[in-house]
Amino acid sequence: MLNLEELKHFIAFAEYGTLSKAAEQLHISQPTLTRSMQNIEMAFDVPIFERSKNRIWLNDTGKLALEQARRLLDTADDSIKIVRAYHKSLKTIRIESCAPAPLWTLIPVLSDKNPSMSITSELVDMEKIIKDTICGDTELGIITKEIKEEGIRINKYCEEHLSICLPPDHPIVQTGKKEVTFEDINGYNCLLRSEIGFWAELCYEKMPASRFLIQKDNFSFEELVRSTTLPYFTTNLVRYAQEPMKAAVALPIIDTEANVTYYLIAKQTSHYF
Amino acid sequence: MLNLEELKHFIAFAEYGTLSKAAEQLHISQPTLTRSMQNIEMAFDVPIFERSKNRIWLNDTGKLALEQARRLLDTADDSIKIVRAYHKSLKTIRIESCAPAPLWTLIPVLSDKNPSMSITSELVDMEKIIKDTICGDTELGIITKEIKEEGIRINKYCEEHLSICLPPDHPIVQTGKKEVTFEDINGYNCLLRSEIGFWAELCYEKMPASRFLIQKDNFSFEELVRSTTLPYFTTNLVRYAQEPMKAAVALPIIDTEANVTYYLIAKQTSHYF
DNA sequence: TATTATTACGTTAGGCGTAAAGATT
DNA sequence: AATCTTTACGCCTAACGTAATAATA
Repeated sequence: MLNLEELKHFIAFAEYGTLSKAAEQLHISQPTLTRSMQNIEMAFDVPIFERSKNRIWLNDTGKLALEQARRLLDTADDSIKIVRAYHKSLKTIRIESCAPAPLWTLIPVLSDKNPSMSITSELVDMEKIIKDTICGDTELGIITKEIKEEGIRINKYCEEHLSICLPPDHPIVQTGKKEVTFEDINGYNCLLRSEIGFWAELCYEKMPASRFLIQKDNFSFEELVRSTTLPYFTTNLVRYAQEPMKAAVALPIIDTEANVTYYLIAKQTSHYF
Repeated sequence: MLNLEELKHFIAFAEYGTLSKAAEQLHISQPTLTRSMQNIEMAFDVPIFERSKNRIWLNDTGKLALEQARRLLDTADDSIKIVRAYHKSLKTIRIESCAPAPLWTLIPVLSDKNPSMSITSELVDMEKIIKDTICGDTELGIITKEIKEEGIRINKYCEEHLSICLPPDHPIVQTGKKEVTFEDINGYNCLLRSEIGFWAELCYEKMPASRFLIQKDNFSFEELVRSTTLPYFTTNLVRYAQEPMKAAVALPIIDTEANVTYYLIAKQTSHYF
């Protein structure tokens, strides 16, 4: 019967050309390799080596055996990887959300309740979230509308309300308004964080006359927020690492699209909520 | 590192449900199986079993591991079969002939000259023989025409001359003819051996008015030859196990198609002739 | 002479089976 | 009580490394 360890020796021999070099590389003795080669030849039960008194090399059959050895070790590696990946997937709670804010509270709660599980999250559009939740490609979904679907449970999770932050001397603030619409602020260029899910699409759609300065990392964003007078967005769920420009005035945006309710969805059989 | 022997144990356990039963089937002790399962679990490095104090069973990951174990053992088996088959093919002289007679002398000579080789032969139509010889699917070919082909050597091997055997009181014999044409004998039903290569096609073509009583095995054929008065064919190369009906008269068939020369063909690099 | 494969040989680690323990049905 | 898994333990095989051998380039 073939032995995977010996097959590794076999491959090493084929790579390094002599038993001596292979033995050195494998940190084992030469006689051990001699025996491995003999055992492999016995397992295949056909001659795979040519030998002279102090030289050994592969014959044509041996070259084929080498291919097979490589294939076999590869599939062995694959097998282990597949099993480990599956195990990991069983130990992972996947979350797909249409916006980041709900994750800020959800992930800590989940990891607290399920200390043995690891958690992965991804920002995804709502159609895909629903589809993936139904087909089991994600354990949890977070969306902004109520749905009714066979085998899917749904729960209200939280609300998020968008505001725009403006410097005190901004024309809109000067008017004394306490709340605004997208229409009011359309045309003003704004700072915008990336990785904000559906909010980005919404801004593009509702403020076609504005340009947005996208900041990829949080740090740059917060730095800019403190050092410029550009408008930027915040919500009731946002907590900044450091307080933003104190003087800024946050005006709620009253469009319905700027005030969303998040819903958790999962398979009926799920026990994560 | 996975061990194929232990994977067999693993599969046996999965098949028989308990370590005890598997141990019994494998003719090893139960503790050995316990250890095998532990080693496999260590090799995969993820939990694949559920255990109670006196019960052990596969979890979901284990079921996947089982699939992988089966796959791995299958490919190991395959590998060995592939290597052995290749070795065997290196030790085999393949012959494709358009007729059986040349093989009767060729095979003994070849196996005498190449005692370590085994020989396989097959009756095949000439087009395929030529094609297979060129592409290396056969080591030797036997055909009835001279060909010129790059990289192919060709040698005259022997001749075969067809005769028809008739009972003494047969009308054709009564005419005193010493030789015949296919036309002369067309219409008479004849005994015909199967496995005679191109001869069969020739008979059908040249004697469309005759019907042929095909005999699959040699013994039946020779029995019939001795006990009936039906015409049958013979050639200069045919040697019957027992003498046929003594009184039968063999009349040579003079058509050119009934008198063939066999040629051996092989790759130029071949050393079999 | 240096390199290399193989054989010989002594030691040791590890694998197997028996026996025992612990637990379940 | 019977069945089953796991642990403990002792034996013994077999695998490994060292050293020696033999041959080649």
